[in-house]
Amino acid sequence: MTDGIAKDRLEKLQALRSAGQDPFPPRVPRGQPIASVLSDFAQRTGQTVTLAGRLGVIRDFGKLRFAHLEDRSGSIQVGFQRDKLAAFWPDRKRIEGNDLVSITGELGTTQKGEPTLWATEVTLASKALRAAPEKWHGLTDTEQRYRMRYVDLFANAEVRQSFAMRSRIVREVRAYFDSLDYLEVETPILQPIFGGASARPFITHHNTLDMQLYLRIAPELYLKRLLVGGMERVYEIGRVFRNEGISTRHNPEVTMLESYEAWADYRDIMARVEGLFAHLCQRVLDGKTKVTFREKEFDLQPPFQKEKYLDLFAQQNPGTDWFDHQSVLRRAKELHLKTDGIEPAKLANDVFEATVEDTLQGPIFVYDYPVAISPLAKRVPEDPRITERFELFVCGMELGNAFSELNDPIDQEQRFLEQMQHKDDETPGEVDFDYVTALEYGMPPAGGLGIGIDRLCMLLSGSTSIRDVVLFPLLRREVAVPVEPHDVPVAPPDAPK
RNA sequence: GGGGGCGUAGCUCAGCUGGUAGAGCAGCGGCCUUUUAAGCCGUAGGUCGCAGGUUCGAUCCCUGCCGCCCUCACCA
Repeated sequence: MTDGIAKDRLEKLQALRSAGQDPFPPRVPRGQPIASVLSDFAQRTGQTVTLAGRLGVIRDFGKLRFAHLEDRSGSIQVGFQRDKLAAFWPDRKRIEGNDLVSITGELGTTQKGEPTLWATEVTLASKALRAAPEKWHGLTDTEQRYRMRYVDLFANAEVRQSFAMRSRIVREVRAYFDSLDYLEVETPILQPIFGGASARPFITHHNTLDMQLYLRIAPELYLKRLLVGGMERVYEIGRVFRNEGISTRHNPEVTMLESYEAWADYRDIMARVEGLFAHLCQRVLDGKTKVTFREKEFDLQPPFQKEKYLDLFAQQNPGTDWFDHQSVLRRAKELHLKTDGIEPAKLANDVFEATVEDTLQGPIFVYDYPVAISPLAKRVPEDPRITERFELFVCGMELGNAFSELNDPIDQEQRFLEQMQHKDDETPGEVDFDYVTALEYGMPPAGGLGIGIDRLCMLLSGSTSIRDVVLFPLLRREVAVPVEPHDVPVAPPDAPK
């Protein structure tokens, strides 16, 4: 806060105070959204209105000044004329670009027809002590944009747009499940046993209980307890935390949708997913079904393509048997995959991911996954090695995962115990026996679904990086720079004590 | 963690073969009542990410470190 611009602005702030004006008044005339006067501007010419927002660069003509005023709905030109602002005119330079203001005036046009609010009353709403980024390029430095998202947002309208879209997506996901009579619920984020997915957790501690807790990696096991409890249709949209690497598709905390529906199976859930995408295209993309993502076009119009996991595996790895460890090992080495200490099923799936995932342009449902990599899914009746599970892929990116939920407590317990045999740091430290107990009370057959909301937002908004759909992505801490305190009185000199 | 790229004024960026830095915008002073990336005249503003090294001399070359981006690995 030591640069020259800040000094100039601080001086203006003090000058305002000395003149008895509050640079941060508790309230100002608020008026109406700017868009509301622009939509039928022709009819409004001559009307007096009040608009409030952030001032852009001021174009100064001496006795006439122009600037744009921007609020959440849009922006409009404001004209300041000395003739109409006699009282304000001497103070005009204390209000400058980037300040927040409320302006009352008459709607009209310029000689070139630009809709303009000709100011008759100007009220400073909040003094900006820092200048806005350059008007033409905005803030482009990626690091600055993430660290100072507040600047990114007001400087770059398209960033506001894309987060507005994220908000609409979440709202419409809710609307979709609400319309199907699902209940939205909230389950614990702090969990004594982490489960429901395969990921390394964040570990924390509760002081009073002196108990180690994990930030959840998935809400799954709690939501299915609700099925046992008779809630039949539930969903949760909430944060999950995975202590993994950070990349364009991975943030340590992401927003997950999980839904569970009793008396449904994975075929029904496929239809739900297709219905959800149709709904989102309708309500978020205004009926458009085509999106551009990573320079390719994808049509989200259901029905989606459907292929069996093992068929895709066989196509890309002819001669390799997913269930034969020796043949998988051979193929994995051919692909230069890490094979040491990798459990056979995991390795076979690594081969799948290495050879198949990039080919999945989609939208495509990959279905019938091996049981060894699907510990919570129900087996298909014809083959105990396979489960009723599918994943949704678009552009090689996994968007969702769903299955007919395993409700056989004995099978579930055995699979948990099996997991304990070849435990890694992504496996829970202990079996969630309470979950098994819940199943023993009887869980209806059900279909469950998980969709990564962040990736869904990436797809629908065409964002290449997850950081462009997360308001405050995690970054390393900056080296702390001691801040010099403002040496400025906070009240005018003659204020009562 | 590997590979590649980047870091220069508040913002966006130049800066040649090594000779201690420049523009536009923003700021400040001035002119201008119809501009809209306004214009014109003047002016101020720098730990060239940080720390070493080489050199008579480093924004530039070398090493290490910090941060960001891309990519690979990792990652339901």
